[in-house]
Amino acid sequence: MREDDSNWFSRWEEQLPSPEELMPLSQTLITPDLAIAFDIRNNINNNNNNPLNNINHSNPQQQQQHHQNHQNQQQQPQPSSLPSSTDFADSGELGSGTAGEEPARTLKRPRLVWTPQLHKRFVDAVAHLGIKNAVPKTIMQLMSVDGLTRENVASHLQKYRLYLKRMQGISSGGGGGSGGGSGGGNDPATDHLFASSPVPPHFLHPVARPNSDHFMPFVPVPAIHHQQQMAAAAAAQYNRPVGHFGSPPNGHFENPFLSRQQQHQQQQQQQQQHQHQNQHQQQQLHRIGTQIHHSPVGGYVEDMESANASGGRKVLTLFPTGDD
DNA sequence: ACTTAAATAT
DNA sequence: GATATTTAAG
Repeated sequence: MREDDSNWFSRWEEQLPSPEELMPLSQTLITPDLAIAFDIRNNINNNNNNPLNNINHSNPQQQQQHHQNHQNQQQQPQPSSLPSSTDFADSGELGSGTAGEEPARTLKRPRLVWTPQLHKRFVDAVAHLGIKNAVPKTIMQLMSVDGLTRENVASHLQKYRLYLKRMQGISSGGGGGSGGGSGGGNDPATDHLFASSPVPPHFLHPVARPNSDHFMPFVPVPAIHHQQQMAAAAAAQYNRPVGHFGSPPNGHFENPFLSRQQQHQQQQQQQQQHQHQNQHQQQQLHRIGTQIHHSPVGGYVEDMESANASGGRKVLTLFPTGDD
């Protein structure tokens, strides 16, 4: 026994497989399917299919495209060219994935881009809820934007609070103190998005009266009934990225972001109890504008697409999954 | 489930 | 390099 031990110990190396026999490190030990199923990605930033709703993918089609030139309509508004609704037509493969792989079951959703419209809705939601109740979950629900997650909202809320804080500081000025701040003045430069929609007054100064501030024009957008068309269309193909941002800080764009339409009204909402001021609710779909930002230059475009089709994980538009 | 902080992508 | 968004941690 002892002999053996010393022997194998001295020769242990001989039994090792040769480098050629080893599986390359670069090769994944996980099959693509598994990877997909478990949401494992080799590269965190590429390959995102557009599984869900309306979010864009950053660079889904080809990794080689380092310079993603906007193929079809870019930021340049071309009235005569294409209506925003018909644009998703020519791109060959839709977001089904990288090179036609498995359906996106559980994929990481593409980065959400907060467009002015989206932010607007966000602000409205917060305004209606009141800062007190304005927590990610409720905000998200109120926004009713398909594809929007709680974390998306939470994250944005965080930033927004910071923004408000800064605003307060400079606006009020007095007080106390903390002067610090980066430079006086609210240079929208850093707050492009936030500047795009007016900050409700009561945001800055806490109102003494708790619930009398919810009288703003918020349109819940109950829903539409004909989104089947769009869903189908989207299902067929969706992908229109891009845009840029540097647009006028004050300019309000009317953009389509999709708000989720619940056909069966709200069954889970609890905060909408007092929301009886529905004016004329237009039956228009709002789509979340999500685009990828590649181009450093300004200009932004929003695209519309929906993805509650196959592969999408959440389809609330047509088929209430009951999760919300 | 909310907030805050760090990581990462753009 | 800075910023926007995501991911992790308290």
